[in-house]
Amino acid sequence: MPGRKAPEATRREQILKAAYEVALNRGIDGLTVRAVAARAKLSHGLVHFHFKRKAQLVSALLDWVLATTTVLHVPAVIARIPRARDRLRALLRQEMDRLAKEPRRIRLFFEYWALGTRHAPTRARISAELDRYRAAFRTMTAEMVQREPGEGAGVTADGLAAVAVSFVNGCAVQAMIDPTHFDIDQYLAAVEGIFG
Amino acid sequence: MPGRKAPEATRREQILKAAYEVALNRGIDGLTVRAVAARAKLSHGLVHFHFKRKAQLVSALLDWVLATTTVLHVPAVIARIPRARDRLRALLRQEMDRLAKEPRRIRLFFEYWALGTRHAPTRARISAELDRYRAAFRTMTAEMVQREPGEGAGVTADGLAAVAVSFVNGCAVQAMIDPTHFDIDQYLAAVEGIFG
DNA sequence: GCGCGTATTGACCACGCGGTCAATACACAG
DNA sequence: CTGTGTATTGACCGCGTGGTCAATACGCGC
Repeated sequence: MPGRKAPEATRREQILKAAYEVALNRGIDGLTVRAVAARAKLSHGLVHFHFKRKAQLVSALLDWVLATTTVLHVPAVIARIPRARDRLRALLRQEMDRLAKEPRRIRLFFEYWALGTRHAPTRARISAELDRYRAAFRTMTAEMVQREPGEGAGVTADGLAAVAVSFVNGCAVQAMIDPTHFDIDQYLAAVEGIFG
Repeated sequence: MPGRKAPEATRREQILKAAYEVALNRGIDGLTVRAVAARAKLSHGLVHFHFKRKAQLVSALLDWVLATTTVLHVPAVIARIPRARDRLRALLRQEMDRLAKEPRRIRLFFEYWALGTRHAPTRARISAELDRYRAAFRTMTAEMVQREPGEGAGVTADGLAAVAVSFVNGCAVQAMIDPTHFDIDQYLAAVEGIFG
């Protein structure tokens, strides 16, 4: 029954939500226009009406995934911690907790990542997003290097920030691979055991 | 021109090699029977002759990827290091080096991983392979826990081994994402800066 | 009540895919 | 030289895909 109106924004959101669900269940390859339409209980023609090309749909979904995954929020409780190093550790812990709770979205994020390897625009957007994420850590690591010099030779603020991001990534991957056997406390204790 | 004979094993290897190259360039989704045949300069019918189903081809490629990626080799130089912790560190460094040099194969490995999320048999095989990889670390971490007790509360040999694998994974991902900006020395120094 | 524009549908198209199969070229035993 | 079995080809089928488009139902200003 054509003609049933719905505000443009609403329909787009509805379709995007359906696309997200399909991508979670079937992966990016399984993200077909028809599957999304079926999930949203719409005709595939309508999906093409709101997103002229499939690429636009995939791109819009990437926007959403990035906006909800790689945004670093520093709560006041952490910001108040005096020592930079402790603050960084607390922040890492927060991010581990946050990402470990959403292994499915993380998996989707990595699928986009793999896709980016063969698709320059996607790669550029993910890369830019990770740069911002790293920059958010950098202010903290800069303070660390400044206040605690001589700790390690050749350790720069950039290097520390890169490691922080990489560390979070590693944990996210681990949580994605084996969500049940991932214990954050064990993990942190073991890291200090090896490198402390 | 039909009839040109080649030993069964040779043809299979030739096709698998072509499949690997296609998978590296186009990803697992892009791994089509026809693309593999074209790469190997054969007809697609022949590919179906040697691998009855596409799934068999994909599975055989996974075998090859696992056999060349998640096998831990401990060289004599490292085995001779007296302190378990130093030995573990050296081993981690070796694995970081090794995996950082092959970001493309790592990417393929992760693609299989993502695929395993939706395909139980694949998941089981990857999981079993990682268990073996972790077990190889475990003998070392067990010694560590035994000889250096009281270092950290609640740190078990299993926990340490899991972290070792996760650590290597994190580095592999980092090297895959940004091969040019990944500096192992910086990385290790930064880890000690944060957790030391 | 009447148009007008927008949202919506489903039929339709071309394409590439995985898979099947009869025909055929070759190696080799006799 | 001939027969037999295996390796190889290319035509073919059915399917699901992304995408287009005419037809149409609806909301709304007049």
